[in-house]
Amino acid sequence: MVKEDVGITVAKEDDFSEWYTQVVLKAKLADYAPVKGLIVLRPDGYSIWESLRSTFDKKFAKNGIRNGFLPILIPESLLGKEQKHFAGFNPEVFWVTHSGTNEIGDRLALRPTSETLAYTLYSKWIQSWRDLPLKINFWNTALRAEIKATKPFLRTSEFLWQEGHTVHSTEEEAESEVMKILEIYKNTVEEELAIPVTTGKKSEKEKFVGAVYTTTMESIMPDGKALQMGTSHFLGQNFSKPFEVKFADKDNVEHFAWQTSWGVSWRLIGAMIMVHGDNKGLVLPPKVAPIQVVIVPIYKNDEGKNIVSSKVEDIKNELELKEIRVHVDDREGLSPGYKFNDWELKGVPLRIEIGPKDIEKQSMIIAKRYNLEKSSLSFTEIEKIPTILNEIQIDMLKNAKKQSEINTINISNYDEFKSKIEKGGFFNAPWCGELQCEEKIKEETGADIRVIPFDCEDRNQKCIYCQSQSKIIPIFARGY
RNA sequence: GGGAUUGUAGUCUAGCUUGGUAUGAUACUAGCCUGGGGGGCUAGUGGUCGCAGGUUCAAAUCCUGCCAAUCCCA
Repeated sequence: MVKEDVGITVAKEDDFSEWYTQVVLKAKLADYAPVKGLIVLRPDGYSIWESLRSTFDKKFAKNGIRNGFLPILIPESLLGKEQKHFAGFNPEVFWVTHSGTNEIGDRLALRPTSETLAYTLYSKWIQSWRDLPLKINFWNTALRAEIKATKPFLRTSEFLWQEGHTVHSTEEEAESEVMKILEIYKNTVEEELAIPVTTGKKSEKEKFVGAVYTTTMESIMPDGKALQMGTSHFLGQNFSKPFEVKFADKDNVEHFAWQTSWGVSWRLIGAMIMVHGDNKGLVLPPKVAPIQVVIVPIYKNDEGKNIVSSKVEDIKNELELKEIRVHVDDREGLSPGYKFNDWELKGVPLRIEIGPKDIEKQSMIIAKRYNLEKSSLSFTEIEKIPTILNEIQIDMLKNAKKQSEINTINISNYDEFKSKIEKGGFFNAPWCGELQCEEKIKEETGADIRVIPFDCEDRNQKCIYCQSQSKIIPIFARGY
């Protein structure tokens, strides 16, 4: 067989978009569904999502958040209750208009997000300050019609996510919740997926429709485009008023509650693929890898097979005792070389090769996926493998940070900005704070304000567009 | 929203201009030989040619509509 036809057939640096799609399909993370814009998750892809979910669940639980479940259909009358919110989502809502052959009077939306539904229920559940804070998270899917430019994990009409909805008696407490969640998001993405993120606020133009303000975390992808990795919104009383989420305070005076909502989606998986993958395929951070260590036994005949297999079994058991997810590739009739390439395509972080030569030397070959380095490890050093996996995890984040720093540029000259934006990257550029400049920049360069980092006030510079006094230095970039 | 390209076995593909029931590779199954970076030989299995209409004695091929994918522009 021609080597080039089996694995990934384009280079990441030559055709990023095609490379990405091939990795998703060939590493068997996902496949296309028969309906436009929808994908199917295969076990390796879903396993990564489950891993993230379990990490988030632990962190949410520590923060007093519990899980619930909401139905997928929302009547139009409810969805339209907060006007701005509704207008923002309306173009991408799927509607259920019939039950069987009968037309439904109040059409039903397939949830684009659940604020309106959740808060209708919340208003029933909350009467007193004793009922607060109310903090519930929902693992479900959201549906938003994507007519064009669909991409597995990044832009699909239905996506897996979690949406958290909390209610508080004071503004301060709600705002602090927004920040706590953003912090959980940031450290989970950095520690589990080894992707560095920049946190801050969205501009007025880019914030969640219906929110007072939106906090966000953004990452830079290898093609220079920015990807929104998760958002945490302060809703103020924008929803509690129309939905009458009210409580009687200690002094028995009725108040509208203060609310937050926040979410991350399987987009995070897309980011992980883009940031870490290479020309051999997927590269998984050990913490989320369905298989962390794969063992490829090598032998020539039955005698060799027996000797090698029993050692392989020992090592497998030892690693499993250390809670490592290990798999032995004992498929017959495939050459070791084929198996090496196959597991590299699937991104398994560490591979162990054991053959007769290794048995003789009482050692094995270990190969790290992320840098393709091979080395020898004595049988007596097996207990080092968990440490090696941790080091890989840390190195992957370090490398990703380096990449991200290289692509972050301070800039104050608009012409220079216009030419450099073509190659992509994060641009720290001074801004006067006026919507007009933001819109002009978007129009002329395709870049928008991705995130306004915390503590980025600076009044000593000139707006990159209009040259008037700057207020802040946001990050501009072209986005997904 | 506008435009372009594409759809044939699990995958890639020939055939389409000039209509006659589909080519090759790979994968898969069985057996033997192999085995430290995508092995070899032999024999097999697998297709309503994206879907629906139309033209025709006859459609993968020509026409229309739809579905899906990819890319470019807004």
